[in-house]
Amino acid sequence: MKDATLKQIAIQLGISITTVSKALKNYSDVSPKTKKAVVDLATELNYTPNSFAVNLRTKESKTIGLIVPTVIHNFFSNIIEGILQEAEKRNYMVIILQSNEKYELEKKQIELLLNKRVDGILISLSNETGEFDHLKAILANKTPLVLFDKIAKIVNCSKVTINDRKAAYDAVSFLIKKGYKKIAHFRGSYLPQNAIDRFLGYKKALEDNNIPYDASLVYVCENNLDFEDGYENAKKIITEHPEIDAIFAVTDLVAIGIIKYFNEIGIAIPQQIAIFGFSNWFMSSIITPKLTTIDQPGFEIGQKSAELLFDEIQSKKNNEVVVFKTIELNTIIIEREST
Amino acid sequence: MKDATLKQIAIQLGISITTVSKALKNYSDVSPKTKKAVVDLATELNYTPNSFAVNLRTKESKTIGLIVPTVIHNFFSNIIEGILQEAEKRNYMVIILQSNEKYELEKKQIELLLNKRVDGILISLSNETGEFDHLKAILANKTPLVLFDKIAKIVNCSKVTINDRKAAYDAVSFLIKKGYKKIAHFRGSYLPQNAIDRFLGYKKALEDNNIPYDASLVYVCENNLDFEDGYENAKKIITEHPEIDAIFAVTDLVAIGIIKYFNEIGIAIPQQIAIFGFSNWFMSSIITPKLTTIDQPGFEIGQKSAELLFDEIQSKKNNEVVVFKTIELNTIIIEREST
DNA sequence: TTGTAAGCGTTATCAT
DNA sequence: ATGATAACGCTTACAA
Repeated sequence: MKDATLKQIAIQLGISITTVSKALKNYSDVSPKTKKAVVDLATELNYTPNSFAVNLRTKESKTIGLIVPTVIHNFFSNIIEGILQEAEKRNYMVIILQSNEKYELEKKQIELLLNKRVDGILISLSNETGEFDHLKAILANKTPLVLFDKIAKIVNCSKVTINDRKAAYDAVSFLIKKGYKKIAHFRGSYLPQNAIDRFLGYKKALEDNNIPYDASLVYVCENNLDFEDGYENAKKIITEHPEIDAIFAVTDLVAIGIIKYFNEIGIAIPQQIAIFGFSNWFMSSIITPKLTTIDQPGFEIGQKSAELLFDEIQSKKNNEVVVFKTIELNTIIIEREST
Repeated sequence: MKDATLKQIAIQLGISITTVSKALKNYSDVSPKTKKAVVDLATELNYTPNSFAVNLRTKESKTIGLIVPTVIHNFFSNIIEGILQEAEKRNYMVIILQSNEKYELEKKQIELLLNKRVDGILISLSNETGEFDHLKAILANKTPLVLFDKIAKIVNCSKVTINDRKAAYDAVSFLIKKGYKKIAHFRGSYLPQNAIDRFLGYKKALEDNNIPYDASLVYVCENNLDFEDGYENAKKIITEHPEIDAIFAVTDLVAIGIIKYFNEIGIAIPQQIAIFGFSNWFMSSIITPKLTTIDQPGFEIGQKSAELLFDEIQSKKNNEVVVFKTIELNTIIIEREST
């Protein structure tokens, strides 16, 4: 048996399609009797509206698109969960795409989503992304857009982030207050903005505490902020700068690489060198020693981003003016054993 | 400016909609001249077919649905990546839903996906799922379905799994060969099948090696196979059965909980007690000591599942008979420091 | 080679 | 309270 349609119901009941449609949508101008008949038959036939037809008529897909650099990282998984939860509440579905940190892919995926006519798009930019015409295309297309985590300040849309600069500033200030004086930084490369902001926060904290900034204590992680990055750079810094007493890592993964190496060669953490991470991955609470880090509220970022997007979708539908908002979520220091 | 349509192009060029449609789809019966004119204008107007209309006509959504218990676990993230990769290749999009290990949610989400008329569905069942009528509804609806990882043997569709029983058997045999004799097992609860299979593999390996099975050495993890499960059960077993010399854990997370506790109280791994995990999470390679485990090929599971699903979608389209396949992927032992 | 017309399943307007 | 009709944008027999 094929899917039931309004037409079928109408024919079987000897009434018009219009009436059937109205009855099912609880319009006031349908007699209780026919309404009941329609509803009964509909449930009997297991009728569900053909979403393709509904989409075509209403020009809505009840679907949003989400592009993330990678789904594997704990942080993004948390974000995804936040987004899915909000979508679920509103009976929206989420199409997820992974840009693999590639600008070209990101661009192509945006096109696909626009062709698919999703009702809105959520993106955390790839590390490669330095041009934003593809984002402007979304805006030009009047499709609501919210950027989160890795954003482009220049693009005129709603955004959800943390204050990376302040968080880094807090982290380094924390180390200084604890008495560490020679603080190195393992930073991310020159895109995305986050890495820069964290670096700037590091630098500012030093300056504000009258510790001269020493560029040779800053190591760049080139491998995608990997475990390896931390491990290799730790190896390097320990011969080049044995005098350091703390390292602020751009990411927990990097920090864990450092810890791993120091554990192997018997450097005591934090007695000889303290380690400070960033993100509060699950893993950071179970490594030995447990990692002090910045809690980056992934789930909440996802939630808020989705909320903003759905608000915007709603406003657009109501022909209201859309005001773009930028939400900056708070981060807190999770002090554990490594500092 | 609104979206360009075939009609617009037709009007502007003074030709029929049909011809425009054909021209854009490279039909043979359109003169090169008009074809060129159409294509030129289409690109100029930035024409893209309205997918809603195409969906309605072709009854295809070029979208598949994916339901996983959780996206946060490394294993599922890998699977998702495998699926997304295959979908990308075929220009398909993937709607991802999370059942949160709840049967009711899983059921509801299936309904949503069917209403959305996705072209196919991929599911890894929730731990709660013990009834399968909702899956049969998918089949009844003639929507291609592939189950992976946590499957229902009873349901008549394609499946992708590993052989949990054999993998566990191999793990425990490996421990026995290494000379361990008092081997405990921290098992999952009574659903899903995986936990049972791993337990059965454990038991069989003991029996085949003439080690009497001792039910009191089997601890059940109730907390969702969490880190906590390992930690707490480790605490228990060490007072109840100090004589054990190895533990086979149902999951890396559980194993890591055990390691954590033993590290804290100073039990040497593997000298006093060996630990064997399951899944080869990223984390297991960086914990100290590094965890010996079973590599469960998540990415490949995702890939294969998607392949099977797309094959089935294709067959259905061509009105070919669909043959259900069951793929069992190989697992290997990753020997590290904990055994 | 080009065009006409029907239809996919809804929704919305306007009569009756 | 009910229905006829058009429209959403596309595909596809079938004519011309």
